[in-house]
Amino acid sequence: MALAVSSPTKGSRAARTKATEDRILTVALESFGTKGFDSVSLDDLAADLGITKQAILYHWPSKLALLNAVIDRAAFELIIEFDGALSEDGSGWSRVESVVRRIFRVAMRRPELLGFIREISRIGGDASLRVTTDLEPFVTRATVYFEREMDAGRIRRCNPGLLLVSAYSTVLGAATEVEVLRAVGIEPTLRSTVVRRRELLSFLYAAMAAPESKNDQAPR
Amino acid sequence: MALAVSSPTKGSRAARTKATEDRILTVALESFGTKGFDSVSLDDLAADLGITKQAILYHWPSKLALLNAVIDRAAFELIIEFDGALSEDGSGWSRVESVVRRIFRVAMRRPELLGFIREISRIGGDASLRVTTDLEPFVTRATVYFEREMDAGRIRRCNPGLLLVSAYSTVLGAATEVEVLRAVGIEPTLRSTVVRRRELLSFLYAAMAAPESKNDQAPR
DNA sequence: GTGAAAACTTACCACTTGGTAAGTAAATCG
DNA sequence: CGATTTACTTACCAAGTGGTAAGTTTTCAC
Repeated sequence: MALAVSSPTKGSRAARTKATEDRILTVALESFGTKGFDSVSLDDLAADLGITKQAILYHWPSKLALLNAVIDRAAFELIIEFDGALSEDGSGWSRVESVVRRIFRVAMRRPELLGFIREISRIGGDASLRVTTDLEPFVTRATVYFEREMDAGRIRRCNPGLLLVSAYSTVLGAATEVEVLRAVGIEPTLRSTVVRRRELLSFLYAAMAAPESKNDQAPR
Repeated sequence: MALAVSSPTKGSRAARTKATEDRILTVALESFGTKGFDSVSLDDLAADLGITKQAILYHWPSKLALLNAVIDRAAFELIIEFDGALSEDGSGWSRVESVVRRIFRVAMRRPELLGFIREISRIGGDASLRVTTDLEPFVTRATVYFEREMDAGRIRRCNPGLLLVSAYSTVLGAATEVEVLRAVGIEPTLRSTVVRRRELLSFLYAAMAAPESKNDQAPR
């Protein structure tokens, strides 16, 4: 665990502080996202980090305060990952495709990030309110994009919010629902992932593209 | 909490035992499904039930043994709920539609059931192996059904397992991902649920139905 | 009816939990 | 340099955790 996080042995004090908080947030995000918030104690976190629990409580006054910080971090990273795809070149389907590819990449390389969002949704209350607020600008951008594509006749006309949720949970499910995949006889190997992504893209294309499509190209 | 579970004041001893275990499983399923396994202590459960923690440990030797029992119960109830839909009358799309409607109904009326399956998937290990095993017969039936529909040209040809996962996570997402829905401006009221289900059905129809469809009727 | 098994409860325990208080070595500032 | 702030650690605690041991009452077999 806790690899690729620089050791706190150089730089100014302020820089070192920031580096420590960064390490804690990174490890906390990974643990909360994979094991769940309640399943990870501050002692567990501290042990992973090679520090004491009280060091964590020095930077944040309580475990809940830490959770909020992790939420902000997760939302920030999610936006970084996905928002770029919305600004990329290409129109209509090819842009959607690039978003899906990106989600897949994130789901493969950093499953804890998407797992964490789901975990937060389940916790509910202040936590999910916070993640909602954090992600609001991105959601707005995506919705506006969808509406424009619908106006242009490249995406089937429908409720853009629901389309977003459908696409989101479809991709998230296919990317992260490892146990379910296993249940239907799909081993989550790297090779099968490529196949899965292609199949999913054509699933989404069929669902989203406008009937008499003006898209540049259908997926193969 | 814990409503509609009969009080243990009559019947034979064996019947009373079974009734008690039933009550415990019901409350445990609800709590584990909504709050998560680790977030619910045996004391919490016992308090909800109006018994002592040791009464639970009398029926199952440990919390993990209880979890396994809850898994079996959840899988059983899921199969009861969904398997019937696969046997219903109607062919092609109308059958898929009835399954989706049923999932929606379950997601609305018993969110803890689907939440629990998701929770188990996250726990991983023996637990998810068990749920996989429990659900295997149903998955097989669904897969066989999909394949037959593809052969008949009523459903777009693709990997049936992945189609199942895609449909599963799409429906599950739209039905349970309340916070995400809220994030995109969809309040989960009862009225909006009807709209959401209709939109989702047309999303799925577009994704699943064969291009030149031989289906009895397209969804409205 | 009587002995035994079943279905509990009360009492208890070692361990973990989030969190506080007090101390300490190092960096920063005057 | 000396005082103070920063970034921690060691020591500790009350509450809660899953689980054991030993009763106690009710039901059942005979």
